[in-house]
Amino acid sequence: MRLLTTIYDVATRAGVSAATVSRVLNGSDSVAPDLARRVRDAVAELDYRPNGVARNLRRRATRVWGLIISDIGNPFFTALVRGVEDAAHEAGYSLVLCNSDEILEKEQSYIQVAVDEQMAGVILTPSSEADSDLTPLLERGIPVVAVDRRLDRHDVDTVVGDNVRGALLATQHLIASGCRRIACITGPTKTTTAQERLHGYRQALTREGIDVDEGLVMIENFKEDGGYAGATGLLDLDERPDGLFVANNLMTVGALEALVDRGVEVPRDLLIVGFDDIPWAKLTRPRLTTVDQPTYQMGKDAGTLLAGRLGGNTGPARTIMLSPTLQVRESSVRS
Amino acid sequence: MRLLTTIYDVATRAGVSAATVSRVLNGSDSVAPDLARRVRDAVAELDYRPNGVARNLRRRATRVWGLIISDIGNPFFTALVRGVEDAAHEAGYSLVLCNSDEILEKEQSYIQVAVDEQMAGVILTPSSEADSDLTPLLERGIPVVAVDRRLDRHDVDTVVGDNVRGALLATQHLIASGCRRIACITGPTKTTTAQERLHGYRQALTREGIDVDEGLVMIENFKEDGGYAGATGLLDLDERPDGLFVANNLMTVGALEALVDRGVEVPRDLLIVGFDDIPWAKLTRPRLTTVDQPTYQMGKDAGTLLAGRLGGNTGPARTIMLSPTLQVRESSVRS
DNA sequence: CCGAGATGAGTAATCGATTTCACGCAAGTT
DNA sequence: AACTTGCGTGAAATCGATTACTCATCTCGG
Repeated sequence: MRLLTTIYDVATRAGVSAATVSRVLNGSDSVAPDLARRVRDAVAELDYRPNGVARNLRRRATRVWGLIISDIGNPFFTALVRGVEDAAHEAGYSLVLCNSDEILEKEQSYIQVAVDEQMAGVILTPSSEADSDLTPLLERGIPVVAVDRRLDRHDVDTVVGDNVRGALLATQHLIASGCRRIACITGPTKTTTAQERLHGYRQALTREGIDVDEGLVMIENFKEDGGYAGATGLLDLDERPDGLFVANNLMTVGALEALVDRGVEVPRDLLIVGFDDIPWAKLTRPRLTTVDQPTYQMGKDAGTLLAGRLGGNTGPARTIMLSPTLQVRESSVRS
Repeated sequence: MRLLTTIYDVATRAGVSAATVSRVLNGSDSVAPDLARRVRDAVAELDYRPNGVARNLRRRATRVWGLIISDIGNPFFTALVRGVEDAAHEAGYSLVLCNSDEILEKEQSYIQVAVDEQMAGVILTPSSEADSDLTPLLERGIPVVAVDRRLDRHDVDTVVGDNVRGALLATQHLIASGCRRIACITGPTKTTTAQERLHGYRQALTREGIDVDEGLVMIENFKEDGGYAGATGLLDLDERPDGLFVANNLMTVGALEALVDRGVEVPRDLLIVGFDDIPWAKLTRPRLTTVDQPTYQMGKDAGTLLAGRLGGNTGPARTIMLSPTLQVRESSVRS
């Protein structure tokens, strides 16, 4: 049983060779108008569609991007995926989605899949600044774009938020709101995001002439339970903070839960600013002040960079840094 | 410049034929131990990895699933994607993610891509019960699973939530909480989800001997602005409702915003129950009572069904219906 | 000791499109 | 008229793996 009509069926029907059919379909070489017409008719009559796999084999390239992200369950990445998806669609590529779960091995395994399937390019949020290994891709000339987090080992196109600036804005705002003992909960320092946000926090304090108290800095795991643990630790201090900067969205949720459990009321007892917008921000009480990143735009830009590479751009690696904006809501304003 | 090592390079190095290398790698036919060993050594020495594209062409099948969903930006689908992703990974497939944006044409175009790329199977949330056309897939024997929404035209494996039951639970709960004038905001009736949820709402009222007032039923667009419009319309009625059942998550958010804007306080003035859990439910005020669907499980089950078909199951189409659970929180409890 | 059957491995066909190469024919040059 | 030049077209090679087929060798029963 023959299910698929091939280019030869079309050729036979049009009374030409397969080569001519291919030429008509790809429009590069010139073909006599009447032949082209016959080919097009035959294509229409047979409802012919080229076999993408065969084409990929011959062309030694696919029209697919691999997108390897840490966790599709984290809403932060959702908008990012959306941005990449749109850019891919515009440039005529499809997207293969892969979840690394922040696990280096899974990341590596997906990188191998990308190589095996000869994907056109890869966009990833590196699970580790130092250890993520892109060699298999780069040595085969597959372009890579890092997004959200930087990479140490490889010099590739990168799209990140201005984390230092975001943290600076957040902390300055807390100071302006009257806080003097400001704590910070940040993530594992092996990620550039955690490092940079901590740096911005320190910078703000220094600029305003406030001593950095290292006891007020909590390094946690970037997840909900990390935020909970961090906030709990801070509340156990002899001298509690009066302001809190939390360096990512999930940790902010955890921290707020800890505050509720301990009966600490925001913003009465403590002002708080989070990082990355959370969905339904309008519905939370207190409404959260956050440092919003243009997440969708980050994805879109990453996609555009990749499309540029695939379009032949061989210039030096480029880093795009997007500015975050501070969304002041209730949680950081004294009532 | 030769970038890729092929099966012939391995064969040469091991002193055997390409066929033997293939046999060793695929493990089906038996090969003499010493040859197998030499092949494996050569593979290791050359760091050989088979070209997936060539393999796909020859096998006339890929190890890829297409997942066509309405909107990756809607958090409802995020957990679903996650479930599918896990099932795919377990069964040894990768996932190509496609956003249809609820647009039929985009959906059709992605279906064609799935055919062209000879994807192994497709999972989709049909953009329309009546109009989504799976013919191109089915006539080529590509198995399809519908998830979240049913399909009219084709008899395929399906995974849905028990929408009638969910709506019934929600409405009964409102009645039990003392409401007598209960309104409903639901989505476009061309989707099965909207229909069924409306049905469950009516069923609950009838069972409890309450007349259904069609003026209290708002048909909106399943998005935030739809919820806002619906709630506004209800508040403009001469006789306002004292209970509200909203048939999806985004609309619930919109409705709540309308209530805030109109100064209607929940749960003092109005009790409300939403459909589908929303992230950060713990942080919203009032905490929302919702009908939670096991979204992750829906995705996982859909993936398992697809894997089953690919494993050779040729039985009749199966529909899996998952029960939702009512999460009672503050918004539906009189204070 | 011979022939049937099993086994293992190589040769070559195959998947379906793209692309190189060569050929035939028409137009342009001297 | 002979000779290049160029264009359009088809035949065949190619991409890299899988697999049907073939053949040589080995085993075992009669």
